[in-house]
Amino acid sequence: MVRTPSCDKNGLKKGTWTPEEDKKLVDYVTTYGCWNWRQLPKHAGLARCGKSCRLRWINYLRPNVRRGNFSQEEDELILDLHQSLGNRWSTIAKHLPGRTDNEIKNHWHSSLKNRSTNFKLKPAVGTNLKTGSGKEDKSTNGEFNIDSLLDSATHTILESTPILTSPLPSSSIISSLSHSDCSGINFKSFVVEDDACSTQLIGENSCDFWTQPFLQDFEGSVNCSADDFMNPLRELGILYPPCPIDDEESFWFYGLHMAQTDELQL
DNA sequence: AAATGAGGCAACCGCTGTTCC
DNA sequence: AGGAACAGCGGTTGCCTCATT
Repeated sequence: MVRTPSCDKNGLKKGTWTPEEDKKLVDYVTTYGCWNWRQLPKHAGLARCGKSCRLRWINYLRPNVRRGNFSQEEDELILDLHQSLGNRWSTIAKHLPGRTDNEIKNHWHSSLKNRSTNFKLKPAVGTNLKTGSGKEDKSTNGEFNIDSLLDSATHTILESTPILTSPLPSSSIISSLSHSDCSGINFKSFVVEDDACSTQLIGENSCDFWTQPFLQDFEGSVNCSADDFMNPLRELGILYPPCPIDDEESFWFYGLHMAQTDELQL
């Protein structure tokens, strides 16, 4: 589980992340975003490679990461998706909100692989994922229809829990942030805009699913303020990092990134 | 109580895809 | 067009925990 800390030939630290390192990374990403993973550790005061920071953020520190045991529903969905997609863990992960590809991959190898040999796709499940009925969802030629399954699978998870999402950031922002691994957090909104976290119930907009598990942490209150997110972090002493920009080149890239973010929000 | 082996999982490695110049 | 830089992905490793002997 935990690797012995060591340094590589460039003096960059490897192995287990310490709480201090976690705090630095969370500090930085929540405030400035991940505008460049390679530059990030330098500005965040971390002796890590960008890759390591990215992985740590995605798999562990990102606010919407769901931890804990996999439900039966999730297991069946993973088995379903793996049967059709193979080892495309990131694609599978997209249909399990809050779960990371790494976590699913580990879970597969540790728990599900043995089950998969006996797993028969539709007959084993016994019900149509989307409708919950016993009807089989067949394509016209009787073969498996991946689009149908993905659609159904997404509905299965999304319909199983009340879904909260934020009107801000927009789907385009989410898309942009997801693409750069800032999934689930609009750092500017959380830092600057008090009403950025107000939520609403939505239907089937899977574009927003990265935000859902995170916001579900606030379930019970349909509306939440940025403080709902900020206060726990403040208690940990997070969110007040020093200004990261100390050289002209990085300042330019950072400025460009922020300008692009502004453009997306307009 | 100590030794051992299996399972679980965080993290690393290296390859591939994408974007930019 | 092609090379460099970067991000993303999947395979693999290595250490810890816990059950078993």
